[in-house]
Amino acid sequence: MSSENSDTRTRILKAAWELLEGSQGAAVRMSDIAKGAGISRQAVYLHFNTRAELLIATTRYIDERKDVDQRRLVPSREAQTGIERLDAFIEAWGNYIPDIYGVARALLAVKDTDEAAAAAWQDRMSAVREGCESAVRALANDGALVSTYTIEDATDILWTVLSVRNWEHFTVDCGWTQAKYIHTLQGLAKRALVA
Amino acid sequence: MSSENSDTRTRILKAAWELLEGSQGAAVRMSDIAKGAGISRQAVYLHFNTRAELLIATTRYIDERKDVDQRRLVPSREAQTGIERLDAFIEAWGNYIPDIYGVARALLAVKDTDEAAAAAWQDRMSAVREGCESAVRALANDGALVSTYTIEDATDILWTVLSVRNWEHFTVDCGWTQAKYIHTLQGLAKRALVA
DNA sequence: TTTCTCCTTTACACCGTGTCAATTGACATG
DNA sequence: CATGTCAATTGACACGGTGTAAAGGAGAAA
Repeated sequence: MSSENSDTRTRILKAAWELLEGSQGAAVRMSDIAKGAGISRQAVYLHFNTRAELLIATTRYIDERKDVDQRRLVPSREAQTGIERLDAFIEAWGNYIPDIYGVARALLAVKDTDEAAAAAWQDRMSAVREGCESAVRALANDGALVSTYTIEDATDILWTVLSVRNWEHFTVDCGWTQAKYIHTLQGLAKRALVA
Repeated sequence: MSSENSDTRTRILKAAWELLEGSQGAAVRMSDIAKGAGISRQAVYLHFNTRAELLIATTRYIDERKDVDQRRLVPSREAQTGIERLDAFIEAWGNYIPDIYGVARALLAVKDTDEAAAAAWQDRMSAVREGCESAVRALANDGALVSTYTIEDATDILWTVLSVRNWEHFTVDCGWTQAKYIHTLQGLAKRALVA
């Protein structure tokens, strides 16, 4: 409520984003964010009631800044075939993950204890699932979807394979570059889903 | 060191296991475990210096109880072909995940803040990776490994696809049964890796 | 000047982890 | 029997991080 667009509010969001982006593994506290925004810790609570709320707002802020909704998750208009749509979707979503990874990490960490955070994450991920589903449907319409799976199951598989945690696993635990991630996952998805 | 096999110690481990198994999402505190073991919270610290240490010991306890090392991760002797080994490995590891999931969840949660927990998890997961690698090598020896990937990359893919987080995603977020998980992942792995 | 808004400072409650000290009860051994 | 040891108990407390509460300051706008 109240002034949704105060300058300070934006500075807090920006600070949160930067800190979450930059802190490799280290926990980012409310006091860190306050310091980053150049205000007192308590002032942060004037704008966000809880840490989870701030994290959620930060994801929205990043989305706005990157205008994800139109450009990223909806398969590109130019894609003619289902396979092209699949490739385009993986590239778009896969290249968005690094942008949100810092916040996503923090959100995933509080998800277990915070109801609102869990809901927010679920909401965003179901948007991704819809992107997966439309890619799968495009394959099916081309008759290119492997007969092994229902549309549901194929969507679940694609959704899981493209999860943030898998991106983390490939890039952190396996040491893959972003380019390798994109290119390999495009190949993997095709092997898995295309007849 | 000292008395590794005190009765109380075992009761603590058992309580921890049960609570972590049973608590759906809810955090399990030291006091909960103490209560479960029928002793005071402080007494737990007589056996385990930190919560992370207790969690790590709990995974070892489960392993002993299920004797994982020989039976589970090493591909079964009966498997003749690489594909049989792959199927056997996925079935063995995949069916072990539910047993360790409770503890794994807790361990993954503290991994970010606790050095020792991170190391312990890494250690266990690299054992899984070795299982993946030997399955991949068995495929390669049969000439059944798809030519797209190096052994390294194929191993990384299998390792990631079979991660605990993916099991969680399939069973919790997608609502798959354990049987469906095993069967579908065997199929998926073959589509991904077999020529 | 008065008032409103935003922020500051200071202080504190709560929770979970981990530490510490004094004490008790059981049991073994001289 | 006296002694020592070991495991556990009770009670208290420090610490770190989140969130709440109250009182006051500084600037803009009426």
